[in-house]
Amino acid sequence: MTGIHPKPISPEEAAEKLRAANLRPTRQRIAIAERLLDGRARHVSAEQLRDELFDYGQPMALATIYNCLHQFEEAGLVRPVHHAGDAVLYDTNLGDHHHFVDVETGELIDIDPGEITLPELPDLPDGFEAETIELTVRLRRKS
Amino acid sequence: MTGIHPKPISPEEAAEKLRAANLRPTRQRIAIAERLLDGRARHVSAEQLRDELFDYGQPMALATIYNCLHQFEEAGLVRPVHHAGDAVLYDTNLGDHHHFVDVETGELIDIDPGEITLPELPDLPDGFEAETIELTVRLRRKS
DNA sequence: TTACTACTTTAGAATCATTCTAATTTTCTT
DNA sequence: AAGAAAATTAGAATGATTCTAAAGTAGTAA
Repeated sequence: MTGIHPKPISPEEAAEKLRAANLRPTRQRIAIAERLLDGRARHVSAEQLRDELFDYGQPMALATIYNCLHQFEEAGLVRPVHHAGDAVLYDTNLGDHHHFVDVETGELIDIDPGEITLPELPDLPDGFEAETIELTVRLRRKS
Repeated sequence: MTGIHPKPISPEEAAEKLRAANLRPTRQRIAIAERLLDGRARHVSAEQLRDELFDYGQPMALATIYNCLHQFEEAGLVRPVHHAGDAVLYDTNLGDHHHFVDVETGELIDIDPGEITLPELPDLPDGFEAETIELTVRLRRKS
């Protein structure tokens, strides 16, 4: 059972998740949590999230969104992916998985974990520990 | 023989390589080629290269460096790596290989190709073809 | 509640990598 | 040597992200 569990989330649930992560359930963080922590696997940039929140009737400063995304990241609620276009995308799928990247658009597509077997970790340089392993397959639309 | 072949390169050789790649051997491109196409495996950012060229007595505009790096990239002389810090690094090692990234500094370290076996390509989404596969192991210095 | 303190949010300025623009210079071809 | 096409350049522009410092809000203790 490594799949995705779509499940809408209420403001109360969102607040609960935030408290569990030691984050004060502010209005802004709740709104973000409602959208990002509902179990759907998504990849959003700060700006995309801002637009989404705006449409949802919860406009907030971009700086706040960056702040929250960083806090969510530190709390392990969300994971940054740096491999796409210019903007960092935040991945709500915390399970072991990897990405296709459309080099044209920067869009990410999850690689089904069953589709790929990760190689063994190579010997690390002395004094380092591995934090994450990311496999990225860059794709180009066939002409 | 997949290793690295350090071999200093003269301006004439650099010009030759440029012509072979269908790039006019201008003073600036020659200076860059001398430094990047000598067979050493390196990872440089545009700014690092600018400083290096400056120190070498060949100062040039940052815009020129970006232009040249893009042309070198299109000509397949150099390969961009987007996984590190903020800046794109240009990799002079064109062979199949992967990277450790020091998450603190953004520095890249090549993973010895013998150290790792790439998994099979997963099934690609329809209408796409794979351009590159990158495996990145993010490292953190042990405390 | 009330008052307090610490934490948050915010607008806007600042930063940093990169790209663009338009003018000048250089290279290649005749 | 002359002209056309390509390259270089300074500096402005862009876009993502971070910073700043002021104003608002949440948790807490009385």
